[in-house]
Amino acid sequence: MSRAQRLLDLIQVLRRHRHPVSGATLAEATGVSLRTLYRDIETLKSEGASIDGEAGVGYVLRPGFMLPPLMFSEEEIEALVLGSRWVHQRSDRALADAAANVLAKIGAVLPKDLRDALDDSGLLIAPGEPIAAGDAELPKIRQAIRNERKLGLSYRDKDGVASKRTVWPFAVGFFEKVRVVVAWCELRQDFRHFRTDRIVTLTVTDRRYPRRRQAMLKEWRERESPREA
Amino acid sequence: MSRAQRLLDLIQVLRRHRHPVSGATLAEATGVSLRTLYRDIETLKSEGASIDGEAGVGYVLRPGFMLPPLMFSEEEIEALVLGSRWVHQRSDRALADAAANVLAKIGAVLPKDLRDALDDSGLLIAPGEPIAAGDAELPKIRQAIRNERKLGLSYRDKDGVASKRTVWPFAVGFFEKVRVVVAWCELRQDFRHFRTDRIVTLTVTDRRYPRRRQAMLKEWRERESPREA
DNA sequence: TGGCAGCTGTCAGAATCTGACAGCAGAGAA
DNA sequence: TTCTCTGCTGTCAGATTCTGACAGCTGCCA
Repeated sequence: MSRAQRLLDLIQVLRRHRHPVSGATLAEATGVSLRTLYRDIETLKSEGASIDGEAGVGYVLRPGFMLPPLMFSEEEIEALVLGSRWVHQRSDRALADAAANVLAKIGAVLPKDLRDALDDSGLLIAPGEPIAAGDAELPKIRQAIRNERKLGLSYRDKDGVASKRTVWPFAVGFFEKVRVVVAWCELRQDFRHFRTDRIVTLTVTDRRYPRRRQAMLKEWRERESPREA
Repeated sequence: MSRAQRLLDLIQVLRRHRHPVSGATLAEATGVSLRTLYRDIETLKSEGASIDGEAGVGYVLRPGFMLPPLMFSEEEIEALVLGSRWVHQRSDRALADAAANVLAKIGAVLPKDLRDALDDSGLLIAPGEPIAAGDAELPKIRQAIRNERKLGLSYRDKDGVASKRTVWPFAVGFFEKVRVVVAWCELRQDFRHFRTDRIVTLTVTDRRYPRRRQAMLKEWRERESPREA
């Protein structure tokens, strides 16, 4: 196996473990000596992988992906840039920054002329109507979805009626002017959606909800669109 | 210099030449023997680079970028996926396909669990209002922009008045419901924008326009927004 | 204090990469 | 046709890099 392949493997092994893994374990998993493993970790770090090592504990990979060398066509790059620009312009602050980072990271590894081509791709996202609220909540909601945590909501529906819910969020829908959290509602015992601009308060709990979000997403997709709140 | 670095260099050298380059030239540019160059080309091809070689002619790299190994955080991946989905849903067919390809390419190099994570990222683009026409024209327009070619338009403005123009297109603006070509209009001797749904006929000429599109974009940005047609 | 685990230096042997040389194949020019 | 250019492949010895073994350091925690 080539060294490059082994390094990629190492990333995957690290990814499978949420808890710290000792170098010895990793060395065995990738079939090399401990000394070589340390060298591999060093190489990955120098390539930008965020691996934390602590004496007496082990290694942890900060969540994320490592992509091997990849070739994109001109059109694919245009799609990538246009998409990132849309996110940059039409999403909440944290995601917008992430989108900018993606372009910056890609730009950083390209020679100057290609970096310019990224900036100058003639596809522009026009400023749209402002998006109704939710900028502060969205990162929290995304985090809750990623970690499958229950969410406490106090909500005001379209008629102004207030209610308190505990919901299991598994998706966010981006509409032109509003964003909608799709979740299982414990109160209604059914799927419901919640416009972020009608959320009055929101708390991410540390209680995990009992289903896989992928499964809920799948089930939800197979049904008719749920009603609001 | 490491081999990986040299391979990346080779891509850049190839990129700088629009016309075929002989292996001997490339070998000299990267500082290796011809035999090693052939090996390098082989490696790049096996990594997915689209390099065409023809006996008696030389090598050409099909337009596109090669990205070295790159690490993205969880949030950056979410931004990437969301952006690609937006393009997939709200752009013309060709770009939509390119966006799908981007996700497929990234997915292809990831282990299955990560591929699922791509599909299941809980961020969804809601279907919006249909976009006014222009699906057939957009790929042609983008091509004209990339190659800096003059465009022949027959256009009907908002009052229904028809006209024929020759324009120098350098950008496309994506609004919620319409798309707008931004160009220098030979008739008006000024910047003008044209809604794609009001374009009656369109021809991409093979005549190159005399300015750099980056420069025009820059100049246009520094001005007030131009009027329609 | 001892044990664990990350981390570094060194060196010889294993594995890989490289250049030189030889030769074939296809395309276009003379 | 024949010649030339250039892509492409095989082989092999020498250069380069990678690897494992060993020794030893540091910081943390029981």
